[in-house]
Amino acid sequence: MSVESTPPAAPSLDFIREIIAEDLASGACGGQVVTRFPPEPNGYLHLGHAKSICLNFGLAQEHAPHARCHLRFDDTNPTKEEVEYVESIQEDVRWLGFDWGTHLYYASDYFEKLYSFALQLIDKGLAYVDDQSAEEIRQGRGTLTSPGVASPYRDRSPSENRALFERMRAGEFKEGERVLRARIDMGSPNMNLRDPVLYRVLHAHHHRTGDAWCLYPMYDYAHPLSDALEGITHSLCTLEFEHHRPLYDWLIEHVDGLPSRPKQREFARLNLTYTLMSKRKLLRLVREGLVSGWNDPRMPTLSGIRRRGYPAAAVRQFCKAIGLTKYPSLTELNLLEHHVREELNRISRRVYAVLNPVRVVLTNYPEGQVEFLEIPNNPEDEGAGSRQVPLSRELFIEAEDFMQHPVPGFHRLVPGGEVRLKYAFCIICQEVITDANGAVVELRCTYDDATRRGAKPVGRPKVKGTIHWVSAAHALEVPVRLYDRLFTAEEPESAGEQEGDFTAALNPASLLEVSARIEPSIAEAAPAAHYQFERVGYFFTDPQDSRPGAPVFNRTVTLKEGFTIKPTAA
RNA sequence: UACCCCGUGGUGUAACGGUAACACAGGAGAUUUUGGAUCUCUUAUUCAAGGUUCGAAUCCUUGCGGGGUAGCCA
Repeated sequence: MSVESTPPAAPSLDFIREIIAEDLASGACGGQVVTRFPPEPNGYLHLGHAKSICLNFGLAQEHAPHARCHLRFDDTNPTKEEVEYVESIQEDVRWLGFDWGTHLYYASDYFEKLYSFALQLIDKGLAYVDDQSAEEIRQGRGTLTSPGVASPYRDRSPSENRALFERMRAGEFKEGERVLRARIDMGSPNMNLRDPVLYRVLHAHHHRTGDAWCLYPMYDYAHPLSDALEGITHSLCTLEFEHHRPLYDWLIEHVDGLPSRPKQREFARLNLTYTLMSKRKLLRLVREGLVSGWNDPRMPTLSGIRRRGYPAAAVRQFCKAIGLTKYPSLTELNLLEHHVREELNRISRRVYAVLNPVRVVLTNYPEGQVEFLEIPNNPEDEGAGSRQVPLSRELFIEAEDFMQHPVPGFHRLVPGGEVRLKYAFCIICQEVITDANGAVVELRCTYDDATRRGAKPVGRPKVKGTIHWVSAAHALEVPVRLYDRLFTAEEPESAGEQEGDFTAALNPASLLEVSARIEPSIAEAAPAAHYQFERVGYFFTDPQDSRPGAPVFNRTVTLKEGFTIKPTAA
């Protein structure tokens, strides 16, 4: 017996998912959801692509088993594309956690079909070969406020066009001598409809088709037809293609014999504060050596953030959190960092590392004695187990954990004051030794055996601070790279407005290399492992530069900071 | 200044003609062997003006603001 129950609160759908739900309900897409992620292999994928990947592959997962997502390389411009990029793109999509199964395609696979479709348009009088130069075509196109004028070649006969187009394919023309144009409307307020170029001659070697072609289709022509050939139901792209949609539809409408009629929809691209999301500009950072490469941990590329230690799950969560709209938003970096910390807090082993050491001598601790303390690996995760950490008479603590002249609110070590060494005992600073310049070089302290194991003897003032430490004799020295945001400006693209150069906003302190004193258990660290340096931040063993027994650490993100010493205003 | 798209707390989103809510960020407190985490509480929102309606963030008009578009790039 079925009982009428209150309908479960429908999860709110974004506008794309709403459209898909409607299409599914009306049967407009044949009960299937087929999407595609169509990068051009001309660079590395970045966080903006992650948004698109999560959308397209996510949709396929949500509608399984009546759905799939294709990975298609939009390789119609051989002058910019390389196999290096097609390989990195596949690696990045997989890393993000998605799988295209057998559905790997290349627009270049369709060159022959696309060519025959062009012949068809020519025969219908819907396309013509234009002999004008690029400059003449540009002039003829008109401007945003004035209509274009027809090319003198616009009314060539289909047979003449066909013969010319065949000769273009045969290699009889130099680059720029002839193009194929759609015959639409030179007076259209939409520039894309003013007889857009469909094919151009390019005597270039293609990374897949080699020298088989010297005639290459334009994106606007190849994309809708490739979508149709693959049976894509929903072709999702970013807002700047909005004005291309009428052309997309025009081609689907006028080419006969297409197996499906895909629909293009547009959403806003991702913008993030303190970074760039333009392949062209990222390429410039790489080319000019402003970063170490596409996978520099400061880069917003997927290979960069992966090397920095951002977990794929955090990126997926972030993509879910930012939503999907047509509003050209600017998302705060700290939302991404929030998801990174949330994930890392769950999975990271804790470890003690001192980045900026000050020597502490425990004057009442027996010389030569070493003890091992059992310390949990992750208090958030019982199953993570524990480790033995050596403790001895001489230690290092963080220089920032001691203040000779403390400011109000400082809870850590001060002259004559007491602080807890985490998982060890409390110490009192008895003497401060400084060098000739007054810099603190050593703290002579006494420890209190009654405060072991977190004990708080009654009747004593409360110890507010707990700090991390390492045994001086046992600590390892490891290279640590402290990464910070690449740019100092929220919107680096508009920051260098005067000079018109985003490099003006580069953060000079985006990378600081230091040598850290770290507990010896770290010698076993695997490459590509996440750690939390307690009270400092999350760190990742660099997959490229770490060696067995000799890890190199990248700071993924700092811990959220509570107390900060405010610079005292004069 | 032609056409298209978009305007909801500081930021990003939800509310689909019927009580403006969630997350991040900010603030306060509790708790804590990480000034982390966790848990409470809290500050703050419909671009503007008209109109339709019993009722408008939602529909209409105008204005204002933001974004996009004039590659033989994608």
